[in-house]
Amino acid sequence: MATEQGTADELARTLRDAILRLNRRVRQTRAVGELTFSQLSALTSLQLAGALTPRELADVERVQPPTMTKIVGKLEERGLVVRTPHPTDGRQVILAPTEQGREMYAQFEKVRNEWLAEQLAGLSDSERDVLLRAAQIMQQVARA
Amino acid sequence: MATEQGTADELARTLRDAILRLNRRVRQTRAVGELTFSQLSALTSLQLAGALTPRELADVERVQPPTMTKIVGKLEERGLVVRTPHPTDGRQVILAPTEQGREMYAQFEKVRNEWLAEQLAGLSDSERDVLLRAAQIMQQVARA
DNA sequence: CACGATTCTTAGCTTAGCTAATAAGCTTGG
DNA sequence: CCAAGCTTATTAGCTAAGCTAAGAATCGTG
Repeated sequence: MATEQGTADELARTLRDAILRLNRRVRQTRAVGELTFSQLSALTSLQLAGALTPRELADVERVQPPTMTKIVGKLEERGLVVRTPHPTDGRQVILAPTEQGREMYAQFEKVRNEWLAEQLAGLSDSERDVLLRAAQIMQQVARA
Repeated sequence: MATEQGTADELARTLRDAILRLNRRVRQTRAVGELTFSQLSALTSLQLAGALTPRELADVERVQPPTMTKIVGKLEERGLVVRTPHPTDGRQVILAPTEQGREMYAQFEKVRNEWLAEQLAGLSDSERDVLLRAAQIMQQVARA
């Protein structure tokens, strides 16, 4: 429909701009030594799932397998994740957070969240509600 | 307030996740030869403003000056932007889109928008409304 | 059991972003 | 009026994120 398409076009522009800028802004809040955005996201997914293969994790994170190899490599270097052989399938590998990974996760995640949470705390209830609903819609769109 | 802080924390997590994934997803829609996300955004800002110095453009884009030097370099290579000396201040440079830049902008922008616009067109009016309002709030937060 | 498919990794590339350092030009205080 | 200090832009050099192509190992199946 012409109207809906027009609105959708406009909205797409605005939304792209908004997520580009907010992404940049949030990334800037990372202190040296902290986990990056992508590393933290991968670790989060592993925490939630308990354990995943690289392929599964790549799918969840919407990234190609070689990209995930790199990200997991960084996490492994820091002792936050372990690779163990798959019990029956020799090709596969099981990725799981270590005890240290679980511990560090909580604190890193908190620090990483701080700046944005502060900004959001300064908004009104209804603004936060809009953001929450929008976030859910965006996650759903990203899955498509 | 405890409640607001709690909600803000939760929301911050969800929102970070949503923009990370949507950003990745949208970036994936780029065909080879097209302008990147960042290049397109810089070109857009130049179009809107007419002309800007690198410093001004970097500020608008929320990026450090050397980063902008690179992005503008790519645009200049492709003949989409010109650098001209500042009339009175010898240190500064004026960046402006070329005629070709203005022409290509429209078409690239359209293509780049397509995938997301399609997804958004499939949503309901009220969902689009939520996203629009959220985008405005996010832009405002990103400015902080 | 050989061949095709799957899984993971390696290699090699581009882009995005940063800080530190440089070069040039501007501005101002003595 | 000029030296000292600020501002602007760029360069150099780094890390990280992402991709594709290609490899090695393993699995499953005809």
